[in-house]
Amino acid sequence: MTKTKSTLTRTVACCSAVTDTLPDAAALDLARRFAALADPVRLRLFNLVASSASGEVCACDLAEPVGKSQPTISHHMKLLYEAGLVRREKRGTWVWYRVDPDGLAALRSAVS
Amino acid sequence: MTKTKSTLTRTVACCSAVTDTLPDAAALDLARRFAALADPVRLRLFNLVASSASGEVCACDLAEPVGKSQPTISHHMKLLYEAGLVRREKRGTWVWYRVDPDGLAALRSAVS
DNA sequence: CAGTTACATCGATGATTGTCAATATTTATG
DNA sequence: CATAAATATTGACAATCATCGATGTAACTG
Repeated sequence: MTKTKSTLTRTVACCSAVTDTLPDAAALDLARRFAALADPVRLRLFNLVASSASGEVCACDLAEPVGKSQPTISHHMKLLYEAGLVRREKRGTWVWYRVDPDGLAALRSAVS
Repeated sequence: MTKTKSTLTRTVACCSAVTDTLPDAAALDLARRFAALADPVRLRLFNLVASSASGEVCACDLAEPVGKSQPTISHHMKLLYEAGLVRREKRGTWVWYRVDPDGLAALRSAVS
């Protein structure tokens, strides 16, 4: 669409047709998932969960490797959880995290 | 690692071993790539470029579909470019964008 | 019940970000 | 060189975010 040159010396449009897939709501939803991994601390936290041999990690083991305070870790894990990237399970006083395969799949399909 | 219960009634550690791959520098780098897609407007812009039939899109065609001002588009495209997700080529007065396959591959491998 | 431990929430603060109007820069055209 | 068009940069502002100390809450222990 858009600007064809007004003179006849240039009939070429500057642009090919622009198809707009990705409705606004979908963009917002996807953006929130990407935003969950758009912070180095959260990326490392997610990596800790994802690369755990047992498939799960206790929240009590997350603060030390990333060097942040407990409230900060709690905040970041909440974002990862709300983005659908991790699942949480409370066992006694502890909270265990594991990767949410559906959330990861959503990201994977977005970059394919 | 970490807190075994001090009494002997509970010898179970709260946590399995936590392996910390993903060095800080790599986390920062990857986070910047994710951040590039962590905004709904940029996500739609990238989608416009990625789903173009000809493989490239003129900057002049980006403002209208996403409904933002020209400086805003320019700013977002710069971020996508600096994140290594799109390539740019200036032809005359126009700037053409196409997907940078390497940047996309980096993201793809991060979620696999 | 009193004490302790793990995690969540609150409130505050400094930093980053998305946005646009105004202006500068680059390129082409007479 | 003067003008016009496309894009980039600047400056400002409101909004969001990452962080932490302090405090709240839930679950276990004796």
